[in-house]
Amino acid sequence: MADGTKRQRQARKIPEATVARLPIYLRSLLEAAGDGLPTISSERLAELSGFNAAKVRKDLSYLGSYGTRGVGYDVEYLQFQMSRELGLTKDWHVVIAGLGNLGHALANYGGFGDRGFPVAALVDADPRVVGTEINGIAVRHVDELGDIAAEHHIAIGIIATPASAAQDVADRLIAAGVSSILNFAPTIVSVPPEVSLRKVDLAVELQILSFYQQRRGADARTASLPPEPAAMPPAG
Amino acid sequence: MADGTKRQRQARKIPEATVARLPIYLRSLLEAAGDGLPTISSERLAELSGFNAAKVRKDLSYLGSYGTRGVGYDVEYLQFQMSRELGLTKDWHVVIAGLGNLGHALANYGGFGDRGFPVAALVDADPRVVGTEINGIAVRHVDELGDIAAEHHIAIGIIATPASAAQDVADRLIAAGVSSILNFAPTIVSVPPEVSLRKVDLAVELQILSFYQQRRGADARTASLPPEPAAMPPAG
DNA sequence: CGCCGCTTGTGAGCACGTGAACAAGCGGCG
DNA sequence: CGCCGCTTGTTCACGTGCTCACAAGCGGCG
Repeated sequence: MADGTKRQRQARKIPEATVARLPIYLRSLLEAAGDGLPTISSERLAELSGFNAAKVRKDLSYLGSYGTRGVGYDVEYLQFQMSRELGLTKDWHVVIAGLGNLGHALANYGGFGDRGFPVAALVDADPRVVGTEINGIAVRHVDELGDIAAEHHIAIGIIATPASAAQDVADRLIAAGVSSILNFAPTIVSVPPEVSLRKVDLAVELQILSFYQQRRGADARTASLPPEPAAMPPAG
Repeated sequence: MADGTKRQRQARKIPEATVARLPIYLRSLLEAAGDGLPTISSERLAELSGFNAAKVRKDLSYLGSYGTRGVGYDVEYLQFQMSRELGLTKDWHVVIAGLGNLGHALANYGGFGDRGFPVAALVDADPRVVGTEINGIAVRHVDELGDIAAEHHIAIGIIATPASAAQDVADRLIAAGVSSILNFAPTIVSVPPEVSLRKVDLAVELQILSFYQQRRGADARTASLPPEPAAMPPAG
């Protein structure tokens, strides 16, 4: 690269599809580091992460030229650069809203804190849940979200409420200054463009699997009853 | 309209991106049906599902010409056709492998059975967990997977084990005849091409959010005040 | 019975993501 | 000190997915 001043610039635009793969690469690098490897080739990294080598190289090139031709990528250094790019050099405090089955499990799940996303607060609207303690954290009322966000520098909100409450909770989170939301509720949540929103719907995942299973010719052994594919005219 | 060989629904190849949206449309249709609407336009359906009208129309066109110009789509009929295409006219029995925090929550989560995916069996490798009962279902040992799958016509396996056990469990599931797998373990799982695999990694989702939060100019020393809206986040 | 407004279904153009192929460049070896 | 094997970074071609725009077609109305 001839222009030297561009190095510090974060102006590179990284494609969304690549961003979604970076955490996988990072996880694979951790694995490689655990095995004590000093460097790793794109091909090996592709194996570990489940993609192909060309894609790996192209993705990594968006971060910068951190590899050495003929050798590979320095595991520790690439790990550091990728963590920095992903914003993982600091902890992001998380609030979980809604403590039904799923929210409860998420609150108990240690995997978040381990990976740099400590659960700093829990909120719910149900007075029977407010005041209880989960994994050492007291559940507070959702009305206190503003105070809670200020106290704990909350960056990310996780919505694990029923669908009917999701939009309201999202609005409250945003009002409290939260600008990244992970939505587990099975409903559409609208947010202003400056807020990042990702959604995870477990039932949707199963339905997608169901589609492909259906297509695989699942009429082999009729488990319960043979589905008659009726062909009616629309709105007869 | 000269119909000819129009009944060839299996021959249509539906793009993967469209398949991933079908469950969302279906959910939106349920909502519309709940409101008592007899028909729905692509524009209204787009609002409910969070996409745009053109995409909705093109997606629905892959299922067939089920709309009426000048009127819209018959809600009930489209709902039926879409359910059939997604294979939701029958129940798909699910086994959950691994009953730590997440698996436990999934087993207690009623949302699966409600949407046509009853949890038929639970397995774990830990002898302290085997024999306990969750939500009325006894936990059996993972070694019994073959018998269990035969007994219950298991179609879908959910992996909620630690990462280290995921591949082994996947292999056992496949050996038992399961051909659709939903993997929650934070690791790569390899499956033969005739098996469908989808993965959900909660920490990865948070890391993706972290990336965009980082990019938004997160010199978050001034966290009490709302941050300046910088452009370029992905919403949706 | 013909016209008109409304909505679908689809074809074309465009943006994005993917995969293959290859020149550039680094380290090691004789 | 020059050659050679190895791996990156990049370029190019392709396929997929998305958006736009509009003709086709349906129902209602005068």
